[in-house]
Amino acid sequence: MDAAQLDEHALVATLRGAGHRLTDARRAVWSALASHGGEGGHLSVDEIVERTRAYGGGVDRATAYRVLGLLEELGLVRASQLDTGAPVQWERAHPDEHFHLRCTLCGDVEHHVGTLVATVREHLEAGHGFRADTVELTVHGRCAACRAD
Amino acid sequence: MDAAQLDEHALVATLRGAGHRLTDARRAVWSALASHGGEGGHLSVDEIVERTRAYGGGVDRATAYRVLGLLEELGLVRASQLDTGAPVQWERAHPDEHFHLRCTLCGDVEHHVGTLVATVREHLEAGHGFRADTVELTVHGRCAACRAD
DNA sequence: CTAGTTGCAAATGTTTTGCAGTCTC
DNA sequence: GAGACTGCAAAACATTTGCAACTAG
Repeated sequence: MDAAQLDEHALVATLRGAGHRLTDARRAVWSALASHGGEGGHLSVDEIVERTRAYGGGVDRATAYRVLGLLEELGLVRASQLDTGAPVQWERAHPDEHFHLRCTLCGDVEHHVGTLVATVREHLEAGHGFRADTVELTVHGRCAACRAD
Repeated sequence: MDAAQLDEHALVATLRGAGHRLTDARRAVWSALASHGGEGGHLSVDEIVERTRAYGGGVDRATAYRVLGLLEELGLVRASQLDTGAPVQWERAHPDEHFHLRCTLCGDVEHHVGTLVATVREHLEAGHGFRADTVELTVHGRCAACRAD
């Protein structure tokens, strides 16, 4: 079983488990979001539609929105507003909590995996009575490469 | 000198310092964002326009966008996308770093002032070579009041 | 077969832009 | 008075929705 099949297995299992169907459009959107073979795993809806065309029969933009909404509900993908005003960016959900480092010069978005998000969550739970569901943390600044300039 | 005058002084000084003019529209937008006398200091552009009407000659929506863009550049105000898809919310810039706790049930947005944001900044600077300019942290969850239900 | 899905097109809502008139400095 | 600003109207975008045709189970 290769990576593509493993990928699809997660998709099928989750969809079926929630009583949804497996369709070409859903497969295509899910493939488009594969991190390997791509630039970085952060794609706008338009970029996702673009990629589905490469895989044969492309997916309509409206459908892409609907599919992404569903996959988000199922916890398979995650949306981030990396920049105010810019279209939302999508990525596959990741079991490791992470946040985004966005370089304002080169535009590169890096994933930073660490305990910080968990720390925030615990801090709020313990000291503030706030039950954190999702933690959205984006840091805008200059990456190591761009600082050198 | 009362609070309103102090408010306006900061506006005038910053505008002039950067070679910009003081106009009714800018004064009106700035007043609308005053935290005292308001619900919480998070206003959408439409709410800001709404408030300027109360102060006499209202400001046009397009102008409000332009003014807010300028004041953001000057560091006087700050934009937050509290909810994906919802209009951007504006508030006066705050010298104390803080982040937002948004309750998904009652919609309330709380400001949380603390050292967490500074911690993130230092962590990245020291260990990662990333120079953090702005840290955007929004936590979605349930506030203490709504948890009780 | 039947209900869940899709594509297309049109609607919605936010933010931006062009331009002529206005007002600050 | 000159150029920065504003209001108005129209444009540009992202996202959502209505509906008839399609298809997975």
